[in-house]
Amino acid sequence: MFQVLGQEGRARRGEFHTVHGVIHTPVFMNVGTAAAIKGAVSTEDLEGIRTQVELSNTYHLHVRPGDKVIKQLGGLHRFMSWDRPILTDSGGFQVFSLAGLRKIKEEGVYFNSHIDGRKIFMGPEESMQIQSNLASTIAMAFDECPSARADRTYVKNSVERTTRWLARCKKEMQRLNGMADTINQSQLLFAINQGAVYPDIRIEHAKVISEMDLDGYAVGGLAVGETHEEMYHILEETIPFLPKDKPVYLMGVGTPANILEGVERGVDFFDCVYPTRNGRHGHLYTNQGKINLFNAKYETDPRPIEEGCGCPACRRYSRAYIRHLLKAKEMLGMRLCVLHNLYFYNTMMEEIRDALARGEFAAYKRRKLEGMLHE
RNA sequence: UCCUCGAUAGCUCAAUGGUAGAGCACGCGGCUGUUAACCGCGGGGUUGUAGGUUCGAGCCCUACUCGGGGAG
Repeated sequence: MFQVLGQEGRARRGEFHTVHGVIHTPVFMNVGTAAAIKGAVSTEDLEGIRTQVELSNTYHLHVRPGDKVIKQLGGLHRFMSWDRPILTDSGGFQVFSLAGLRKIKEEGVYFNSHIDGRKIFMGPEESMQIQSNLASTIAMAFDECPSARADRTYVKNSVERTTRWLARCKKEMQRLNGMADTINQSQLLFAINQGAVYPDIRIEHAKVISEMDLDGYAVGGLAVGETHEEMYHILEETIPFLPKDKPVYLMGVGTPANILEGVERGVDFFDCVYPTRNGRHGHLYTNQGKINLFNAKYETDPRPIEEGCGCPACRRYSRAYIRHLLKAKEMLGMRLCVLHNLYFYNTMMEEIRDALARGEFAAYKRRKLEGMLHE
């Protein structure tokens, strides 16, 4: 159940109640594709940096270790020892990102495993079955994510197929939630809006899926090659046609600036690999913009990554030390950087919620963006 | 003392007598529902020294210097 607590323009603050606890929105979900936040980050660490939701991936966990293994171990929550909400992506994005290793048909998608090349079939029913076995809090509908440069005809056909897939997803999820041996019989299902950069296709699709009554609505297929302006425009055009009483999730986005712009346009959920991947690559988020700790100018810098930051890296360690760890390929270096970046994102979302509660989001956003000039 | 192998980028090494390269290191950049601790770009050289042969030498010849291995 989603409760909107307050609005400022289209930006809104809310609570999403699930069997694994309340999610305070706007929220940034921390990406742990293979049931782990890359960079040696434990679920205990996540509790320490106030992560609300962890995101994992249907396709990756199906390939390894196998969703049946995870079901046997009591589901993803028990398997990875995390009792707060988990959202599983459906494998739809892999249809896009593993291009070359797959073939799309009406019944579903044929993949070649990126691990061992073995042939895998995944359609709407398979994706729901796998996610039901994983027993995540929120399952995502199985969709196709067309390229931002795909032509209009392709996108239109693709979106229509995604709608048909959504109906199959919903039906299968209802069946699975009613089965006695299902671990999470309250598993939620989010729909995914597609349509590349064509507002009319986006709007038409938003209207159709809104009538299908899902637990939440995602906007997918953005930040895949189009400009930021195109992405913001699509959000402005599309979100008004999604149900007001359901959470809106902008998939795979993004930079701190993208998130601020998204919140302003009515987005409640975000996720992105940036804080984790950039952390592993030594790129750190600060309120003064992004810094690259590999740069020589930090070799003797005694300051923390960010002055006044309460994260596990900044509380004890200098830029110079963490740079050394990164250069020496010591695992601790990546770990500290990932923790800092996730803490930065989680903290920014708290600040956004606080600002919304005070009705000062617009001012907060302006201040934050001015600070991060070099992001 | 003799024999032998070697000496090329910061390091480890490539280069039928015909425009000296790679990996690592160093410097910088990119990454948006993770095939990504990844990918890309860049600066770097009197080829140990001195001669010789040749149209042309990192490469062939001579001497020397330094280093590895062996013999005595």
